[in-house]
Amino acid sequence: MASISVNDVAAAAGVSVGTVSNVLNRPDKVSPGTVARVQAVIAELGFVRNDAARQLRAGRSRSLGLIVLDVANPFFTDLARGAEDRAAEDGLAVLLGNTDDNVAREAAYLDLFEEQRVHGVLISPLGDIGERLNRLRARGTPTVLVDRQTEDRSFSSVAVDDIAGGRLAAQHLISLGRTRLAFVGGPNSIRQVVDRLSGARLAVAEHSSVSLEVVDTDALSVLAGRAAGQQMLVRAPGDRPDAIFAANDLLAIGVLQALNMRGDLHVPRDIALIGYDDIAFAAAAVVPLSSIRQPSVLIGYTAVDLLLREAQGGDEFEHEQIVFQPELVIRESTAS
Amino acid sequence: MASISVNDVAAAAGVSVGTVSNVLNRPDKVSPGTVARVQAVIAELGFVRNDAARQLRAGRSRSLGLIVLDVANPFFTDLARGAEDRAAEDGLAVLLGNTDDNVAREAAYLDLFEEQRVHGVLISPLGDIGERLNRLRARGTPTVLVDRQTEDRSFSSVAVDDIAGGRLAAQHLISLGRTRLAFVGGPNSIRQVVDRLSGARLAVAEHSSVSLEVVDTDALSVLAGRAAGQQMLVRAPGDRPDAIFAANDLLAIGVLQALNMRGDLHVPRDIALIGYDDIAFAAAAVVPLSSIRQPSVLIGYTAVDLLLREAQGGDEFEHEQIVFQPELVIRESTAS
DNA sequence: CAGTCAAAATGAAACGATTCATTTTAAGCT
DNA sequence: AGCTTAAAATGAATCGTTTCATTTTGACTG
Repeated sequence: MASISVNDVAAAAGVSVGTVSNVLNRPDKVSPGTVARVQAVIAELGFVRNDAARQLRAGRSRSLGLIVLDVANPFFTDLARGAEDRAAEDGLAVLLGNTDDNVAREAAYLDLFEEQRVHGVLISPLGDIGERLNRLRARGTPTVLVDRQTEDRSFSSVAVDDIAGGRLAAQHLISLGRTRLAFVGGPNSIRQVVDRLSGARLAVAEHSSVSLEVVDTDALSVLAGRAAGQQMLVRAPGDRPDAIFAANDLLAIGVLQALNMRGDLHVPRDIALIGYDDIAFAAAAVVPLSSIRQPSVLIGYTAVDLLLREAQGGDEFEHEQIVFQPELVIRESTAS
Repeated sequence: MASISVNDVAAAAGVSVGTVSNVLNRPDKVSPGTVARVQAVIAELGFVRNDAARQLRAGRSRSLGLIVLDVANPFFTDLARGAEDRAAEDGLAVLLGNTDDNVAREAAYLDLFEEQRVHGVLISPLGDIGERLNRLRARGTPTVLVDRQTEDRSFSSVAVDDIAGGRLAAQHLISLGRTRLAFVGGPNSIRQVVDRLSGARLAVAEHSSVSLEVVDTDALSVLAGRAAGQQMLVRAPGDRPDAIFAANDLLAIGVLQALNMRGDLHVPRDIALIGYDDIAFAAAAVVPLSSIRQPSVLIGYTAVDLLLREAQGGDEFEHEQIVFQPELVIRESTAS
C-alpha cells in the first residue's frame, strides 16, 4: 500500500501542494474554507507527515541527542527528565543514548546523532572527543557538556563541583571522628570519580591523623559495590577502614548489602558510609544512606536551556559554564 | 557553511555519485582502488551521511519506538536495556518515550513515531489505542504490546501473567498466617494494577477468614507509596492491616519509609510487606523487600525479537502471545 | 468600468542518498 | 585483431516536504 503524500491530499482536495503545506504550517495564510476542506481530506485519507522529508528540507532534525553514562542510574534518569521537560517546551524530542562507560558506544552514538543532524547534543563525555565535538559544531550543531566542566572554556557546560562534593563527604566523615577512610570507586576513566576522590584527598590532607585508602571498582553499579564490600569483609577487623565514601549511591548500596551480610558488623557503628547523588532509593536503604545531593532534574533542564540559547546565538555566542554546588545530606549511615 | 554531500565527494574523487553510494553500501561491487580513493576523500572532507535523505528514500527509519509508563522505574529501564540489546544486533536504534501514565503523552509519542516512520513500535498501552495501532499496521509498521496481553489475539505481545503474580503474592502473605490484607496501588487505568489486584482477590477468596482492603494511589511511585503508608499510620492499631501487597516495588519502598518513621511499628512483625518487579533496590531496602520477580531484560529482548520476526513475516504473520510466569522472591519483609 | 492592491493559490526547484537500467572498461580466449 | 563476458562505473529518476517567485482572484475605489 503506497503511503499518502501531500500530493495525494492536494489532488483529493483540488488544491496545490503548496497550499497543503501552508495549511499544515501557516494556516493563517490560507482562506478558512480551504483550510477546512484540506483538513477534512487529511483526516479522511489518514495522511501523516513524513518527518524524513521535512528534515531533509529543513537541514536538521527536531531532536536533541543526550548521551549519558548509565540509564539505570536514577541520577541520569532524573537528569533526562529535566532535559525532556525543557526540550518539550520548544517542541523538541530527546534521543537518549547510553554508553555504559564504553568509549566505542559513545562514538557510535555520536555517529548516529551526527547522521541524524540532531538539533544539538548534550553529553557527559568519556573519551577524548574534543575533535568530534568541534566537527559537530562546525556543522552548526551546538553542544553542551553535562556534569563536566571544560578546562578551556571552549564549550558551554552545566556541572556540579565534584571536588567540593568529595571534600564535603570526607570532611563529614572526619568530623565524626573517623580516621581510617576508604574511597570506593572507579574506573578512573570517569572524571566524576577522579574529582570526588581529589576532593576527599583535599579534606584528608588537612588532618595529619587521617588516612585515605582507595578501593578500585570497575563500574559504578550496585554489583561492583557489593564486590568491594565483600573485599573489606575478608580483611582482619583492625585492618578495615572505619568510614567509607562511595563514588555514587549505587556503589554505596552495594557496599551496604555486603557489609550487612555479616551480622557482627554495624553501619555506622563500625563503619560509617556515605554515597553520592542522593538518589530516591538512598533514603530507603537498609540503613538510610547519607549522600551528597546534586540538583539532577535542574541540571538537565538548565543544560537544554543553555543549548537552545547557544543555538540561537550563533557562532558568536559566549560559551557559558554553569556550576552548581552540591549539598550534604546526613542520614543514619553516618549518625554519630 | 554548506554541508558536504555525496555530490561533493563524487566530484572531489572524480567518480559518479552512484559509485560513492556503492562504496558506502556495497564496497565489494567497487574496485579496491576506487574504494580507497573515495574513502580517502570522505575522510578528508569530513563527509557524514544524511540520515534524513536515506530514510526518505528507504521509506522507513532504522529506529524502533518504545513507549513505557515510567523511565524512572528500574523495571522499565531494564526492559529498555533488553530491547536495545536485541535491536543493536540488527543495527537498529531504540527511541524511548515516557508517558508518565498520561494518555495525551502517549498519543503525542505515537504521533511522533508515526511521522518518523519508525521500523516498529513496542508499547505498554494505556488508553484505548487499538485503532491507532491498526493504522500503524496498515502502513506496514509492526507493533508488539509489552507487559500486556490482548484479548483478541490481533496483536503480538510479550507479557507476564500478572494475575498469577498477584495471586502468588497474596497466597504468600496468607501462608504467613496474616488475615487482614491490604492492596496498595493505582490508578485503575493501569492494567497491571488491576490484574495484580484480581490475582490477590482470587487467593483471598479461597480463605473465608481473610479480608482484603484496597488503598488507592494516584501513581506507582515512591512518593505515592509514602502517602499511602502515612495514611495507615494515622489509623488505630487494631484497624490496620497485618500485611500489605504493593502493586510495585517503588510503592512498597514508599510504604516502608512511612511505616519506619514510627519506631513502634515493625516490618514484618506488625505488618508484612511484599512488592512487585524485584528491582535491584528491593534487596537493599531498609527491610529487604520480598517481591514478585519478572524477567525484565528478557521481556524487552523478546519483544524486539518478536517485532523483527513480525516485520519479516509480513501481513500473513501469525501473531504470537508470549507469557512469562512470575516468581516469588522471599526476603526479610515477609519473614515469619 | 477600468484600475489598484492585498490576499490566496500555484507549481517548479531544492534538500541528499539510493537505485537500476545502461554504458564503459578491461580481461580472457581463439 | 576480433569477439565475448564479467566487472566497474555512470547518471537520471525517485522519495515527500517546504519554499518562494509568480500568477490568479476578487474586493474596493474613483
